[in-house]
Amino acid sequence: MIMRMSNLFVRTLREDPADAEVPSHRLLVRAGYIRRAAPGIYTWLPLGLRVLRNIETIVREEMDAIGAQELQFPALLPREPYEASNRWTEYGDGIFRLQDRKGADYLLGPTHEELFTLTVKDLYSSYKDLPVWLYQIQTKYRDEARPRAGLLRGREFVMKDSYSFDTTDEGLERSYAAHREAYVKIFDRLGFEYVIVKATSGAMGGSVSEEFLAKADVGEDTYVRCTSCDYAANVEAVAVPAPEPQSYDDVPVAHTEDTPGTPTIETLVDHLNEHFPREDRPWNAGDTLKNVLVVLKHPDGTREPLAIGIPGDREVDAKRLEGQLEPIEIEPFDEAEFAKHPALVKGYIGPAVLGETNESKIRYVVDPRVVQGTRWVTGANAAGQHVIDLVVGRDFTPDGTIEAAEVRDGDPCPRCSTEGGDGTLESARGIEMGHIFQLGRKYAEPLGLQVLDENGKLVTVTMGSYGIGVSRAVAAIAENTHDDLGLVWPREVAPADVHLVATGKDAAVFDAAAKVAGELEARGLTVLYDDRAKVSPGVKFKDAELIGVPTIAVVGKGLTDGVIEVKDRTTGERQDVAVDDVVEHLVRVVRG
RNA sequence: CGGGCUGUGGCGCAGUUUGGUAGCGCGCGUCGUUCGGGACGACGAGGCCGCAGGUUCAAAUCCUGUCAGCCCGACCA
Repeated sequence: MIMRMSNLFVRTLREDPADAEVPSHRLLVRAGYIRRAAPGIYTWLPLGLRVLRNIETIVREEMDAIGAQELQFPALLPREPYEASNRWTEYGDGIFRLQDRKGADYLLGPTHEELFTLTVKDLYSSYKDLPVWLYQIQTKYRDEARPRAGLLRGREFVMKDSYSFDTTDEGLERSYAAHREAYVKIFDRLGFEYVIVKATSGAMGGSVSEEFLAKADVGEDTYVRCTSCDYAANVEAVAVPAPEPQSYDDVPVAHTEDTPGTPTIETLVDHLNEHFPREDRPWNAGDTLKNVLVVLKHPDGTREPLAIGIPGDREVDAKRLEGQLEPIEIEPFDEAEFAKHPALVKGYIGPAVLGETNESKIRYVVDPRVVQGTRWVTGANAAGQHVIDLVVGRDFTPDGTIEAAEVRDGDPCPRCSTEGGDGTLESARGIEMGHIFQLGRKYAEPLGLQVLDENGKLVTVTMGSYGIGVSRAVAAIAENTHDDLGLVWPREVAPADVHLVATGKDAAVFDAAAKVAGELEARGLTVLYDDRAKVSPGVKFKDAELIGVPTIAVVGKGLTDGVIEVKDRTTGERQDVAVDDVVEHLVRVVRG
């Protein structure tokens, strides 16, 4: 196929669009791949659509290769299935809702677990039919609170979602493993840097879950990896290694002390070092137990307070906290809440009043580091007073533990450290490109997806769910591979195999270029041919670099010497190739 | 939902403080020159200045309201 720049539906922009901040968004608009149609909604221009289709092809090939079957659900969906799974309400403002002329409720599909589940239920009823793996590549709609960064977070986006259906847990694990392998192949072919991390399963429910993150500074996800072993996890999913319970035989009895004017950790530590110096070492923030209050808002609208105890040298990480509690939302504990709970003395809250059986009746959960036998300085529930040598298990017992404290670079690795290793964590940012998880029976149960097993007994099917952000991948790849001059596509996703540029006004040049283009097409390559007359070479070179086809061939002044210049967009290397050899040369370059 | 910024031809912006004929660059059209790193000249097309109301002889500019967009924080592929 040949696309001619003289009539290709594209207009490159010399300047950056004002509303684009991140490189992928800026470049995709500037190079004429996409146009904004509405907030978070984009038009795919011919070049952009080709990249999107190439990615879809890779996804499709690898899904088909493991034996998954493609189907397609409508994007416009009736309310009922989502009512059955409770997501009509749980999804809240996140879904686009509409009504037909009769006033019946519909929605634009944000995700399709319900439809997959119900359709399998509709057609299958025996264990002999399972396992079955189904997928679709489809446009999804979510009314995001804040669309941003072009294609990276849109309200309309293309997603590949697949589901596995098994009768047994072992079957689910096999299905999961097969999808994981397919994903590795897909992301390898897509040609950008990614990392597989342990994840929380979020709103989708289920247990085992991993994310495929594209490495990118503009990413919205933070993940950590170990400096020595291969542990990697989304920060939300990091499980802090809890220390062994400690002996507290030689810890003095807890004693309450006056600590006037110490409502913050910093002022408290200073006061302790001045008035209650330790013999072995100075007090530091990690010796204190900070008690933070939040309000939990359940999906049904009910609210309850929660107290979280963490070492004083750390902050509560709201994302991590929400990750543990989904779909519950977190709200701040404001002055009005304090007024409702007179037992709480702001700045001096301590475990004595916290917990379901104590005065405040507020559930009290602590960081895993706050284990049996550890000693702490913490609030005494009276202004200007703290308790020293308060021991967990002796002086108070929390209602449970929670992963809510921030994870910091240099923290011990949860995997190595349990095996005596000394690995530490370091963090980086990524874009969530794929998410695979073992859903279990979260949807099959309420929707009644059951089959007869070999004993003629009804069993509930167990499901896996596997997503890839296809349109997001366009942006993530652009983000990962661009340079100062423009986009640089990996070969398999590029909108063309060769960008052929004819420079000057000499008819012989255009004739030669047209011939090369025709021969490349005959060899099965896709050629983006810049045949524009009266356009200066500089403009054509700039456009070629901006558009980012990996191989650029220039027919121009070298033609009199019988050569055509072949440039590698990634490395910038250029090489003169004899006109007679150029087609063969380019075919070799493209086919690798 | 909270905070900040911005709405002026297709794109990027000036003009708003101090009301008085709506401007610049890019892009677009025609003609001519140019042709290996975003060429040049001449002529031209293209604008309810986000929207509504108000003040005024007169509003892009002042006042009130409203809508929208972008960015930063809480949600997701």
